[in-house]
Amino acid sequence: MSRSSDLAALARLLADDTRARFCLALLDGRAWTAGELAALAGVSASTASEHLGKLVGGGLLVERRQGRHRYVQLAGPRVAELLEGLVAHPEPVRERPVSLRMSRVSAALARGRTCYDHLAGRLGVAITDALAGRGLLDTSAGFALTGEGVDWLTGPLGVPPEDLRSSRRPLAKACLDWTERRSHLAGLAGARICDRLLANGWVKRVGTHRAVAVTPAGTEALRTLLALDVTRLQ
Amino acid sequence: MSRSSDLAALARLLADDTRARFCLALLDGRAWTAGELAALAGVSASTASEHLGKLVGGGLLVERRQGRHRYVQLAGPRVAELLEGLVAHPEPVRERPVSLRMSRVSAALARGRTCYDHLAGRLGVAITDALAGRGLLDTSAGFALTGEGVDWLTGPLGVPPEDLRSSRRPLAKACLDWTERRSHLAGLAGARICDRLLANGWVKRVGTHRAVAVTPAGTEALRTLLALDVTRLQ
DNA sequence: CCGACGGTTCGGCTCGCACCGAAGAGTCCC
DNA sequence: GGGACTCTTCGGTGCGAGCCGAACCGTCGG
Repeated sequence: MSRSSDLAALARLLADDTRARFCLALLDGRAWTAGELAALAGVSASTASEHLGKLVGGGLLVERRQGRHRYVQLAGPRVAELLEGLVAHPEPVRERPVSLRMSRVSAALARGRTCYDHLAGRLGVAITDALAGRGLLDTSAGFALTGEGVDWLTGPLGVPPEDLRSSRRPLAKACLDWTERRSHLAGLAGARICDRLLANGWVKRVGTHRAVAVTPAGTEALRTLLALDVTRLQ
Repeated sequence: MSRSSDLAALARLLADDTRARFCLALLDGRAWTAGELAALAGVSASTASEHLGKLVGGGLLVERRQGRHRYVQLAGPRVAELLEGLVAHPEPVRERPVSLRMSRVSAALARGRTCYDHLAGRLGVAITDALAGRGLLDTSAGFALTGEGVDWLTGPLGVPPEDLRSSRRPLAKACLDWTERRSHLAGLAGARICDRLLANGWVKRVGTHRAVAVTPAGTEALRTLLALDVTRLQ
């Protein structure tokens, strides 16, 4: 509430092209006069004065009056880091990633099979989280497995290496879990993990639906393999 | 130019209170539907839809259509860090911070620069210090030049005596140096010293602005004239 | 004291944009 | 297929904010 208006107020300081120009110029760490900044940005002295008033008032700049000059400077290294972080923000990709947009047919197919061969729900998310420290990368483009992750699958978990080779299916894929509202691991790796847990009797199906439950043996195995305590999943 | 408009465009995404609310809610890492966010922010579904279009288009969020729902999520951990950095921005302090850490570039400015028409920064202060034993008095009322000091200017430094006569401008004056937090020599004498050093090629301007650097010839000259080793200023 | 200069304040103009409601498209469930 | 639901698109409205020029103030130098 108040935090959101704070965030918006701070962002509003940088949302103007002229003020953004000022701040980028000041990123060199030096102090500039109001007139220099006005000339740089191509605005009148009065406009620059108003902008500087806002930037100083918002804590992004500090000022120092000396004689008839008004020197301004970035308020500190934190502000510089903030600006650099914003400037470094990558351009959004023009075309939408394929995995995010499904055709009608594949959507229907996804609906029927969603989470069918891999684990979902709190258990799926918890396993995904536990894997995040063991070779599963959560990138903005989706999930990816490192060599360490593959070694974990073929080693401790015991997935035959040839089962991880597939002509077309991606190894790791993010699947949005709509009870948890977070992504869980899908793709070939997700399916193989589910295979192993079922085959080892660590997880078994409940009833005719897709619900699964962790067995006592599975609880122990997950604690050993992933330091995951499934009894705390509620 | 293009970087400043990029920065402004990105900041503009967060400059609206409603969009800021969305982003803060999404900071929990989960995926939210458009309707949930609309209700949270207290705006209509149509308004929320437009906002989400901008946030996704700007690369801050990624979306995932599932059925009739539109799930959105922060685009990645980098975006989350960016947001946290912004909300962590401290309220502007009324009084100026005691010391500002400087970037590499501002360090150059701290080393030497001109202030109006005289030298400032570490170089200006060092020259002032060196002159203190050669006819510059540092009194409680400010700086003053003795006859010895005037002789040094017109003799070894080579300032034409008539250039030291001015109807009203004080010969020696103290100017507070904002990087060194000490006074350096200003006034007519300070200006003439700066003139000579520039004219002799002992100091030259760096870039288009006020930063200056001592040349090799200047290093030698200052050692001879003032027993000042400028290589130790850094 | 005067002129030059840097910066500020103020009135007024214009344009962008956040907002809504209504209509429409797509999806789900019965 | 029908009805409920979610989201999107599209006019239309009103407020906020950036911009300028003119007048003004304080400082500097002669």
